Amino acid sequence: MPVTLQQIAEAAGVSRGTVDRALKNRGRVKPEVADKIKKIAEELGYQPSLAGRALAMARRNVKIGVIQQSAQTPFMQQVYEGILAAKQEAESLGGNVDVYRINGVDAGRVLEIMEELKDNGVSGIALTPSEDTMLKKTIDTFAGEYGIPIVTFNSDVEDTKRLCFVGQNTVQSGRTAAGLMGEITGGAGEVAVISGHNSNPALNNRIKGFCREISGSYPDIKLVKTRYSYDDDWVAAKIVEELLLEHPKLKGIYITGSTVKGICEMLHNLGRETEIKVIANDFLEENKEWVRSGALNFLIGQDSYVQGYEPVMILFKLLLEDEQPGSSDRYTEIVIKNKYNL
Amino acid sequence: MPVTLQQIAEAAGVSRGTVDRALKNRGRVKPEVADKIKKIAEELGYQPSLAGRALAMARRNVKIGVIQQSAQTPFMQQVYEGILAAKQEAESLGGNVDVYRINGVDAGRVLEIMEELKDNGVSGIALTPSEDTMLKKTIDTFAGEYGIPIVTFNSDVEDTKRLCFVGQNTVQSGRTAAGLMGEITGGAGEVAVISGHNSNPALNNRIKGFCREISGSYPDIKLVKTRYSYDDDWVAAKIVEELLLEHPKLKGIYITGSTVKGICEMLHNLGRETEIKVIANDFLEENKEWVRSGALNFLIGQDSYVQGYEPVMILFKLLLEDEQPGSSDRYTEIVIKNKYNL
DNA sequence: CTGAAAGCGCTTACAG
DNA sequence: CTGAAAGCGCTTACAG
Repeated sequence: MPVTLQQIAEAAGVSRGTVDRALKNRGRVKPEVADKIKKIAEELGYQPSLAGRALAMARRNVKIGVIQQSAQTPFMQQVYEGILAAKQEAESLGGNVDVYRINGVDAGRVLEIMEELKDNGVSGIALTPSEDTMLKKTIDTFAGEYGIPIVTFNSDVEDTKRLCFVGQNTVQSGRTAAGLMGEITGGAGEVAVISGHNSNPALNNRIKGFCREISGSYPDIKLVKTRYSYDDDWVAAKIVEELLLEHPKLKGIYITGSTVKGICEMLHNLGRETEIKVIANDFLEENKEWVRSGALNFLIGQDSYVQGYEPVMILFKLLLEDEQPGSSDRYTEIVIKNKYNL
Repeated sequence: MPVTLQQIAEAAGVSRGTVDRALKNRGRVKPEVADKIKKIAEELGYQPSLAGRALAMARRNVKIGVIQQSAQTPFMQQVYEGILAAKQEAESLGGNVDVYRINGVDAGRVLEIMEELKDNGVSGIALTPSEDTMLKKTIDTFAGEYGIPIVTFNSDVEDTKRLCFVGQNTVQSGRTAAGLMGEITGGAGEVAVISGHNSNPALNNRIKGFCREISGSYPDIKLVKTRYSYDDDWVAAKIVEELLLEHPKLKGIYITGSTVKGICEMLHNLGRETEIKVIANDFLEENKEWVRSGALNFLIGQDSYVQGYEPVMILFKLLLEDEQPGSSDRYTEIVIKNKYNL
């Protein structure tokens, strides 16, 4: 039988309102009384009831805004599932979650939505930022002056007052790939990295983590110069063709981003798919298919669901229970999948 | 603004009680009225409020019992964390969770606790079963005659009326290990399996999955006869010593259960730890240390937290929301960890 | 077959 | 500085 506020009130000989004020340090309680109440709550092992609190707070109508960029990509679609689950949970607990999805990257639109949310009295915002000076400034204004906490997810934005970030530690993801590549190539031979855009910070971090770890831990592996597909499957296929001409004994390829298809198809056409070890990122249906078929040896993933779910729940708990997130970085699990645990 | 029962009642021109009865099919509502109400609820997109329901149900005081065997093991300690989190969540939503932990395996004690729980009016029980005829029968009696749903976790018990099982697909775990072993040995050479007790079904399933997959997918790998350490580190070390005498070119070892320490230490002493690939199970602190040191190449894990958290929440949701678990088997994620994503 | 009412545990004006 | 009261959304006897 959990202890209730009422029981504490009776034990302390005061009213529930007073107990509430004392426990929440809201002031307007004589210090001695407050101390006594706190002691009693402690002794009784008081755990506030989420249900009671949520119901009472429903009147305040805590509103949370979510802004997701690049929403059209399959990966962001998975993140969206997590957002929806959190929306559902928060709303069944009396909250209110409004989700805005933007196709492609559009900092201007993000700013517009932020203003709109503010005008509607939003209490907190979760968003996928993009590198943009104005956006950074606005995040600071919201988090600072307006007192509207901001949580970034999927990508982070440095040096701002955002409350916390939920997403992958991309450098570590690259290192994990390096560890796998080192093992499955027997720690020797030529290995190539094929990336997307050379201006994508996340991909560059993966490259960094991968290359550093290979150089450090597998000195007998020779890293071939990194190529960029600019997210074009045709370009990626072309790169593979050239790569194998220049390095006929190539033993492995690490794909930091998309164009898995272009690469795997070309390897298949050249009849090299089983012998060349390939590691890629993200658990998209298409990628999983390549793992099942054997063209891809491993897939490394970020927990997309968590990237959508957590930011909303962090804000909701903060707003409802005043529970601060533990740390300002919430790195999602780096998941390794092969054919058997997909 | 989520829709409430009240709004539906107003729209339908009836009282909240009637709406409730109609939506829950509790009967005692004129069919036409019930249909109308359901239609309105559908149109308005009614989502019941967890907070409201939980609070109202608090009066009924839904009690859930959890019985955990082998509670002294480090793995079960991790499972216990999950149980505690679920207990906390369910209780803050008005439930009541009583946890009983048993050191070692003791079906008799489980039976005693089950009776005790029943006498205390428990509404559902989560337990780690053991192979025992009486226990099986009792599970059926509870689930059938008494109408007390039973969820098994960590291990399952075949052919009973338990509602569902939460735990690892051990065969699949063995296959995942095989996929890794195949890759890191280059798909050729001698590989050994060292297991714990030869009567442990979970370990035997891992062996089965491992051996089948190796035979099927890596024909050039020669599987050496499986040895049993009976969970004794000294015995395990001895096994390694003999194994390397008989098979000096051994390329890999798959450890299905405990005795990681005995095996890794012996490999270290013999100076073979870097060259022989070793894959083991479970993310115990000790095991992680062996991965970091490089003696273990991979660790395969069951999601221990989920094994504790899910059974309680499945019962709680069933009791609170009448939400049936999706399937009768809830296999936890098979997780692969190397040095970098530990 | 249907409705009015009490109550779950909490928060929040409001009155004193 | 403190208390009494209303109300959040739901369920559940109870009365009709």
